[in-house]
Amino acid sequence: MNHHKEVTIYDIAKTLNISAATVSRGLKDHPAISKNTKKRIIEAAKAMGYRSNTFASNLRRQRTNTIGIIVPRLNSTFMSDVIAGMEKIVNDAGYNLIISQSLESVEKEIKNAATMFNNRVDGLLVSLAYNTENINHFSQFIKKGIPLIFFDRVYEHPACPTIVINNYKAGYEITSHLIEQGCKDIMHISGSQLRNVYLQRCKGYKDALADHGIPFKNNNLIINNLSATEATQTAHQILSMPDRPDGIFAANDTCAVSCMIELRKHGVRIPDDIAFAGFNNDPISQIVEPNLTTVDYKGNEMGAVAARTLIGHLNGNFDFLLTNTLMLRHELIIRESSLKKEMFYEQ
Amino acid sequence: MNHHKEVTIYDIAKTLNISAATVSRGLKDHPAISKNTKKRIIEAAKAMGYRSNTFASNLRRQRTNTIGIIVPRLNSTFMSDVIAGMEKIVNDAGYNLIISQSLESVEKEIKNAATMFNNRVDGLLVSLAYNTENINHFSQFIKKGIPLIFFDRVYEHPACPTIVINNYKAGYEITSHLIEQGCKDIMHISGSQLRNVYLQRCKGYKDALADHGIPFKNNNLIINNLSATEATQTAHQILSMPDRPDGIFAANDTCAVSCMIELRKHGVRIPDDIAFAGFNNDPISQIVEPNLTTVDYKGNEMGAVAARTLIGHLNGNFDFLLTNTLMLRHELIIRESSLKKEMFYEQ
DNA sequence: AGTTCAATCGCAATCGGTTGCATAAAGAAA
DNA sequence: TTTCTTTATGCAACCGATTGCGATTGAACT
Repeated sequence: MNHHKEVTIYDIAKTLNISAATVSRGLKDHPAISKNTKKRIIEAAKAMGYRSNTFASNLRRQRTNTIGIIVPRLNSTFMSDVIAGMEKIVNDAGYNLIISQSLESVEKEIKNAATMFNNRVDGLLVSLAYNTENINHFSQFIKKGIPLIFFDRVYEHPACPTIVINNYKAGYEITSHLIEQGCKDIMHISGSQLRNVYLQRCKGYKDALADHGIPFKNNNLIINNLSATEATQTAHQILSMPDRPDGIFAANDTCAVSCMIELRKHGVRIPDDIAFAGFNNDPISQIVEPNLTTVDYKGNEMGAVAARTLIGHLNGNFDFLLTNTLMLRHELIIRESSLKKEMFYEQ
Repeated sequence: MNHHKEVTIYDIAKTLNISAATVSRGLKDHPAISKNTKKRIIEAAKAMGYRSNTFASNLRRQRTNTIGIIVPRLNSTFMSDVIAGMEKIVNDAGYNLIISQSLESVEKEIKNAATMFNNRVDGLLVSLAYNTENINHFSQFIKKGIPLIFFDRVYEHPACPTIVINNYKAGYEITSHLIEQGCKDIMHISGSQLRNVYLQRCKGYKDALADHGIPFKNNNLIINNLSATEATQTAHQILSMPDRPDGIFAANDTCAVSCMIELRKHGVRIPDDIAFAGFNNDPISQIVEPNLTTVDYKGNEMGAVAARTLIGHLNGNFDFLLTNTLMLRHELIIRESSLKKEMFYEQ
């Protein structure tokens, strides 16, 4: 029952008594085909229920019209937005999308890259897994001249444009905010320093301390995987500290929230004893009590920009090589978890 | 720089002085090729950096080896798990995946379906958008005999297997639980009754009431889109009711949480004044205070089962036609938001 | 009438695997 | 040695769209 035969350009050609070449050109709006013939072709195609065979076309043109995406996870509002943003641009440009998640593991990332390569994607958009140390698994793309663009969790490589926010500045701002609120002993919970996002936020944190004359203490920098589980462990670590910090800046909201909740369970008052700040503006940041101060940035935009850059390249627009890094804006969102001073009220 | 020419089976054939047909068969582990020749072919292929051209293969075999997925959104732990589950099965079976989100809109769902159709997916896995009323946009697949499987948010059609949980039973159980906790006036917040998941949970709710001798009140059934925004509005609606309910069962956690938070802001005590229950076991259900009673079910499993069913069909295994509906297990997770009785303590 | 030129359109090769059928080689049975 | 099977491999025709190049046609121009 599966084999209703598809109509091809040859069928259309036969019906109209013209050649398949003309049909092909007509369908593609080729200038050498007369207005009238084009109309007849298009009408016949519709009437006969023709649909182009992508594979024949791809085979002949040596292009797949497909773009690959590899992300750590799909289950965040942020990533979902990123992908929605990419989808729109990419579809409008007539490309298709293959999406896969590395689930934060290099091994899976390598497999995914191989799959993408074998599927001959025309270009690749990547946000790196937690523990990826090098991009050897992507070198096959670079060697073949297949455009590779990193976003958010990027890797600096002369051949690869990157789309990011100013993580350094955001880290600096949020730390400065905590200092302004009166914190003098601020802890930072960060993730793998292999990832630019965490490394830069951490640098911003350190520089903000320095610029405000606060010495950096090694004990105040904790690196974990930023999961809820490890955040809870970190909370216990903090509880057992002789002098607890009076402010905590966690590199993502999941970590901030779980840590904060655990501390509260053990009698720590937020923000009075410890002020809190996270990163990402996840929905949970507005649900947890007290609401979490955080940094917001637009996934939709980042996805759209990344996709546009890639498609620009595929169309032979090499401008972006000059601007190797595209930096998008972010916004500090101040909520109760960090408001120690009574003077700040919103009506 | 893009045009390092690819090595083909013809290149391998020439190198080994055999025919391309033999190379093709050797690579596919065809039984008619001798052990020795196979080894030589595989080694040569690796040495020469050969990669199969999917398009040539697809064109000839009239199959794409691609499976399409259409979901409402990607940004939930549940959907992310579902897709991870599908990915594993599907990759292991040698298929590729095209994923797209309808963003809860029929229009986008229709577009996505068209894209999938034009890409000639071998099969399709679908969870319907919020307001989809019919599946005309999928009839093209059914007509062509392309297997179509619905999961979670399904549509009953003789040609389409469905993968679900027992939403009716879950709704019944959670309502019964609220009743056992002493609730006598239970409200249910549900979503579009076009979607089985909400309709069935609602039926379970009604039947549980009836079986416990509690009359159903029309005012106690509220239908909204289950978003945070509308949940907050619903909260205000509840605040203005002359007799407020003493228990609320919301059809998802997002709605339950937002509604609960808004009520608390206005002095409603949870669970004492109003007991709360949600659905899905989202991460927020463990973050909100008090922790939310909810229903858990495994996305990974659902994804894997759906994918396995589809691939079974593609391989000509028609068994599943007998079992048109596959029902997976779920679990009631009781937390503080619904524990009115003091007798329940966990150490 | 003879030429020129632009507008249209067709021929046929090509992209790289796949597969039914024929063939060849090697071993088994007679 | 002859004949019948197996076992391995090659031939060549696909799959359907694309495109360089050449052919045709009719109109415009000398």
